[in-house]
Amino acid sequence: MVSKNRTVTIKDVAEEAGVSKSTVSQYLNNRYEYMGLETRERIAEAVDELGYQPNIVARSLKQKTSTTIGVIVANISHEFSTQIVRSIEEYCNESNFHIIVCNAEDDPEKEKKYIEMLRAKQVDGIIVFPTSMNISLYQSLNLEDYPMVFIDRYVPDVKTSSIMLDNKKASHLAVREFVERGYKKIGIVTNSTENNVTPRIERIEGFIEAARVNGLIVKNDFIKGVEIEAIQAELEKMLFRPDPPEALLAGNDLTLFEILKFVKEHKMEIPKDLAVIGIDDVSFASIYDPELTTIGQPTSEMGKKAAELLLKRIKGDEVAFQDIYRFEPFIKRRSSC
Amino acid sequence: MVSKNRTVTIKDVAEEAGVSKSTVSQYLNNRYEYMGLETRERIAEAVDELGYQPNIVARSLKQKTSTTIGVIVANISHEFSTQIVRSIEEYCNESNFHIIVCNAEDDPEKEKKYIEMLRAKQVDGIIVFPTSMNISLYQSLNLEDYPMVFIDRYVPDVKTSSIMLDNKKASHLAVREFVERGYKKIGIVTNSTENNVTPRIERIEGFIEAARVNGLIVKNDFIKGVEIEAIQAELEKMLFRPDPPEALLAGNDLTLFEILKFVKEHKMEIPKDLAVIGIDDVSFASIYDPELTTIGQPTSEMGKKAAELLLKRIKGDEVAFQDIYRFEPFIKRRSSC
DNA sequence: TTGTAGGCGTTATCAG
DNA sequence: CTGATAACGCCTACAA
Repeated sequence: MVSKNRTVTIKDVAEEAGVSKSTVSQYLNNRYEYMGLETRERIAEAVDELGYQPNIVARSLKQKTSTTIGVIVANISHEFSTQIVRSIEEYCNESNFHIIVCNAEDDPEKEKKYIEMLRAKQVDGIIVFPTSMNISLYQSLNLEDYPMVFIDRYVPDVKTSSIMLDNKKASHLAVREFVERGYKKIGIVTNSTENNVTPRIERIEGFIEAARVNGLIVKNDFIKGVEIEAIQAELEKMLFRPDPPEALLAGNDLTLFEILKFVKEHKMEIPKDLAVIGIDDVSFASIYDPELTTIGQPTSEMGKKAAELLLKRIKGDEVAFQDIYRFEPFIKRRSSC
Repeated sequence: MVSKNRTVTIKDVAEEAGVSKSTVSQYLNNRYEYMGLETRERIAEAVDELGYQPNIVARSLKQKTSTTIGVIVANISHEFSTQIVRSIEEYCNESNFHIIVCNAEDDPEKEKKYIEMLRAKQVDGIIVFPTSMNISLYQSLNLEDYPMVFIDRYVPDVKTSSIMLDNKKASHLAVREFVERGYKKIGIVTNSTENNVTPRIERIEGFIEAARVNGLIVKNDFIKGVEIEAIQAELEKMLFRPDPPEALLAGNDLTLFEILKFVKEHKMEIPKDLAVIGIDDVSFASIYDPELTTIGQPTSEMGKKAAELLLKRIKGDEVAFQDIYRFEPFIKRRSSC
């Protein structure tokens, strides 16, 4: 294989093989139905003689498809996000699609810029953890019938398939567990609910609902949705007041982390001084002391489903449109509650 | 802004503004030096009248550059990998580059396939956690002068800039810490060293060296490089023999995980029954009980450096070629040793 | 069964 | 200051 320095194109192959460009193109796209065996061989030879590699950019331009999708993650620092991305990548790889990953950092401006950039790069579709703030942008994408799937979060006024955890159920599972273990004074801590990020809201709603169903009254002070940076202070208020909660549900990995940090710093003991359940089955749950009871999300199924829906839509397979795909959370009973 | 369904091209803008395509192109590329103010305004109007978005694929084809780089991760399940990727993404974003992330799963075939695919997509360069098994492929890329940077691992016969941790130093730090705390019987556990993955080998070498320097004799049985799946069995052998090691260095996050699991299952106490230090400053180190002493890598600097080197090279800025860039590990003294 | 010609959307060159 | 015109590498009618 003589590697010429210049990029070798279809034209070179054609010349080398003594056929025309189109014949080579046919060959490359496996349309050898009407092709002479001999030509076929000559082309094959020329191809690896020259070390020819197709230029996908040129192909994309012509075919208006890039076999690439974009994934815009709201906040990559959640373990959940990387698990989802991994799962999407895995599925795409099987279909020979590539993914471009972008981290919007919960910033609608950044999200918008990324969406525009990805479209400019002609990606065939996008999977978004939506910030919920770019509603008209999402809508205009829909108008154009641009393939898009939401994941983790749901945007009310936008008709786009959304892959979601059954967040209320997640809270229900946790609350029921608390109740079964005899805890009556329970609370929940999540990230800020300000930008109405669906999971947080639904988890809180589910929590309140479940408490009611189980005959518990939850003090408002025991329900906190605040910035990560403010959690320590909130915990201090909540746990050091008279009659504090006995059990706390962490809305996600990051809040769980903050709770554990607090507990540790204040030399409290889990579950004696405070019972804890975390939503998201964090990696260290089973080796933590005590082992952490968690509510897990089926991340791999969720990512796969998102990718599957998107690719099908891209390929034009009619899939029944469904507003929301809810996935079942599962409880991992360990010893923190 | 009337959104036509058809994709709007430079040609449409030109017609709308009553100028030629080339003029529009000039405008779009900020070359208005010689452009009449009035034309400029007309074009600007036309652009958002039509909601024009440039087609980067077409531009790529013409300019032979895609403002995209590929990142091939050897194994995405190490926290380290995702941190590096995040850091690369961050740097690239500032330069308006995008990244395509691929997970080779330590499989040379997959790595090869990805490299070819990325090249076909005309990415401007790649950052690779090399499997070390595709030497001739790496070499041929070098021959073509294709921009590439290695990270985490080093491939002896390939002249490519590599971003590395000073792995020996990492082991030295750990061993010295053990020694200072009075441990004499120490061991190390890493993943399999079979495919001569540099960090693992260097960490073991550094460990042995450091032991010697500190006047310790390390039993061969206390040095293990095995598959993750086999670690539990090895630990059993190592720790339940007469005269077992008092302290263990975990070669990375995954092995640390295995050690902690073992310790937990066998109700051992850290550091009383076994002192532990882990290379990689795992996320839960500070909330674990006991807090975990770790040797951290400056992942964010490392990722940034890799991206910086690659982008500079892509942009044609001459950067002094350097074989290996070594980064300093740091110790986080906590309570597991 | 193979070849010719034209076009995908941009940019670059060079006149005008 | 602006506009033809020709590429970039590939694909696809349609013609031969």
